[in-house]
Amino acid sequence: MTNRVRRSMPLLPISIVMQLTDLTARQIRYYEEHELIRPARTEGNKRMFSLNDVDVLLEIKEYLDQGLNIAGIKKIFDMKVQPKVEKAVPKTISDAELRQILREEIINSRSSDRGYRSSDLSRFFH
DNA sequence: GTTCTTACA
DNA sequence: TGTAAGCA
Repeated sequence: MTNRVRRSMPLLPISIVMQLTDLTARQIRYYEEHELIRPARTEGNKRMFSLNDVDVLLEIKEYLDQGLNIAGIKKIFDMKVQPKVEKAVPKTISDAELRQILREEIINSRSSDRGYRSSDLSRFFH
């Protein structure tokens, strides 16, 4: 089983997620309404959250602390799904430049999994 | 007892 | 965002 699958498995009830994130049930449901998370449902219509959902909620909380609103957070999340591709690569690049580009790609792919340094994009959406 | 939806402040 | 009502 891949780690991606593990992180996507709906295992946690809302009560546990509340403790893990310090968010209220009201907030967690609100963010779901705005499609920031997509928790699964049990047969009884109970929400079941994955570790991925928890990570997203923790990130949302960080942006909230920085004064971002839902609209701003949505924009940031959308940008992560569809990263900007305007940086044209020169026909010839040095080894140093190549390493720099690859390093950035690694960092980007990391942050779209989880764990962020949320001090970069947030300042554009205050 | 816990969670869900809806609605109001 | 908090809270309350009425269900499941």
